[in-house]
Amino acid sequence: MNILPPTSETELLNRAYTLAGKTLGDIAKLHQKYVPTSLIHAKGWIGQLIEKTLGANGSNLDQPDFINLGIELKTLPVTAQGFPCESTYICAASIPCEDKTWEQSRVWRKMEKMLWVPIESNSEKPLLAQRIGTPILWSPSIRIVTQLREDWEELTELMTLGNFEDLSAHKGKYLQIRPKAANAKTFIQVIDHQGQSISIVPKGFYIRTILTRQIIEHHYCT
DNA sequence: ATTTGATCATTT
DNA sequence: AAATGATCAAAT
Repeated sequence: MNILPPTSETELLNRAYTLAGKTLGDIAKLHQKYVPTSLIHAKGWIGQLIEKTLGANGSNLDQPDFINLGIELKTLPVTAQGFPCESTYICAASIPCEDKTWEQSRVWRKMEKMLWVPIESNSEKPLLAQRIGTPILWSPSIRIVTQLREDWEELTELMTLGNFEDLSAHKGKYLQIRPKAANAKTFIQVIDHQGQSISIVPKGFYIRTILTRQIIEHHYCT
């Protein structure tokens, strides 16, 4: 079953809202999709299921999932109380950074407008019994954009200058840099602060749960 | 071989 | 328990 991309934001939202309250089992049944027994060997399964259901068309391009709408789709695992369980991957960090400014950055292009689909996936609930929450169409407020830009600039500067020893997941209030690779033996060559070529594990930008928690809370309070 | 989708598993 | 560091599969 192939679902055409939504042609407007409204159409996307209407589709998304129909998912609220359904279980992953309900959705998987529609697509007769292969269902893994666990996410250990299928970590992207939920995200791909929701993408397919909503008709995402950005697939493997370095663009938002809904290219024509400029909207990035993210599933977000949350506890029964609505708190995010995990950080959220945004994009790979090219080193050295090719994006000259925050406004041109891949992080910003993906975060300018996002559709969050919460998945209640606490405890040891069976995968197919996990329930989809009310989707949230979100754009960061000025306050959050300012902080994101600050984080991005700090992290990008460290990578640009080659200060990889100072670069760690501890940096950044909302945005952080973490490994993003098949495993810890995957390397890329970069130039360090002394001009030496060194090997490091590829990195990616992630956003912390302190930000996604605000997104959820704000949505339910306004 | 890379980029997408992320969560798993160990450390703090 | 929460955060960091490591890892897995599909699609191209």
